Amino acid sequence: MGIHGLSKVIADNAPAALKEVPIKACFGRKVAVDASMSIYQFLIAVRQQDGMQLTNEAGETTSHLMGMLYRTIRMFENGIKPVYVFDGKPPDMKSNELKKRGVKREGAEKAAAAAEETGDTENFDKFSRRTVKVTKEHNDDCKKLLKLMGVPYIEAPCEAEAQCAILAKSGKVYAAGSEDMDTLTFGTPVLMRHLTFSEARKMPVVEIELAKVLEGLEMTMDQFIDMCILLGCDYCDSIKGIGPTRAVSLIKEHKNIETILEKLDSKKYPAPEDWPYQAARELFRAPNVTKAEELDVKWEAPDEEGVVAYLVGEKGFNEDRVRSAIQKLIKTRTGTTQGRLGDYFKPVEKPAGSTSAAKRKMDAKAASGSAKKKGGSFMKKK
DNA sequence: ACTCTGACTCAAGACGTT
DNA sequence: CTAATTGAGTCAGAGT
DNA sequence: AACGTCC
Repeated sequence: MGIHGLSKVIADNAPAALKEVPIKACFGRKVAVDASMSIYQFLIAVRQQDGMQLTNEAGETTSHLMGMLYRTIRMFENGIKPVYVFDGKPPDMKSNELKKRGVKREGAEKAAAAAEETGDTENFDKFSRRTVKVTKEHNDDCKKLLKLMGVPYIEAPCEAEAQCAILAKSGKVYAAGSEDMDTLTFGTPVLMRHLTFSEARKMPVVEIELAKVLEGLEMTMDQFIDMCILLGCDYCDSIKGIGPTRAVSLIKEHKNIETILEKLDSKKYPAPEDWPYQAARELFRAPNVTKAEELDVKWEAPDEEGVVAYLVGEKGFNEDRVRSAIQKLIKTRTGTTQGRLGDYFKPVEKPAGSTSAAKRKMDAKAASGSAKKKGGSFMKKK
């Protein structure tokens, strides 16, 4: 669920933090993208008339490869260099939430099966989209494709959004490219929204700058995190009767959840029983991520024959289409060699209070010269 | 009058040709 | 048994 | 821009 209503809170209280950016101005940007989320969207959206996903002759789904291939190339054509971040194990705190979602999906699965039986394509289409899950195979397919395309990816130990935030914080990338607002709660200095369908549709890219969010809300990062917990996050319940308006004013007045619990009338607004807000807070402050210094993020030359062998040979793609797509990739790649605009970006000033990782900050500049680090390729780490 | 809940809805990609 | 979106929007109804 | 198609 991300953070419930956070985008509206920001729009209302810190409008200066939102900036519409023409896609052209994004040229040269490196961006961290949540791969599992992208795959999920492709599996839902890339379908044919009857509501079935695209498949090869063996019946293996190809919708996600389709989407990943063309979207990635489109980004490159705009000078945007993505690094994909794959989810690891969800934190234990999320299991309650996930269980609830599982129950919902069972209902949708039954409904989809029933609709398929009776040939009700309309309802089959509707319900089958709610039964989509991203499997290990989907993830592995995409990793294989990305590797062949020369596009880096990272396997996060836990939440991809948290890993994206760390990459942006460290300066390895300019921003996290996501629709998920809790990337901000994880501390990304810049969040780029509507990045994916900005060119295809007429929607502009929207950049959200964390420092300006805090400025507009008049909060420290720690206060912001507590506010996000009050708004409602994936890790624990929130206090009934406290919505966006009261959450903002309570944090402004009392500064943290402990004080709010002291001062708040617990008859009117009882806190959830055994409320693990402190553990949730800790997940946001110090999420389980791989340190940016340990990650080598490099864009390499695509292996055209490898991509053709995989997509055409194994997955039944049209060879002409694939080759011309790869040609686009090669062309834009040689054109942009070292993205320029991104290098002028200065990391946003670090908000007060955060516990870990205070030292790096200057490595955005420092990293440009040196490129050694561990093992040859970009993946690794788990 | 304002605020919040909860139940509900919807939409979700990209290419190439026309 | 290896998967568990999300955001945005509307509405009525109730609590403050 | 709309549309059929991609696999």
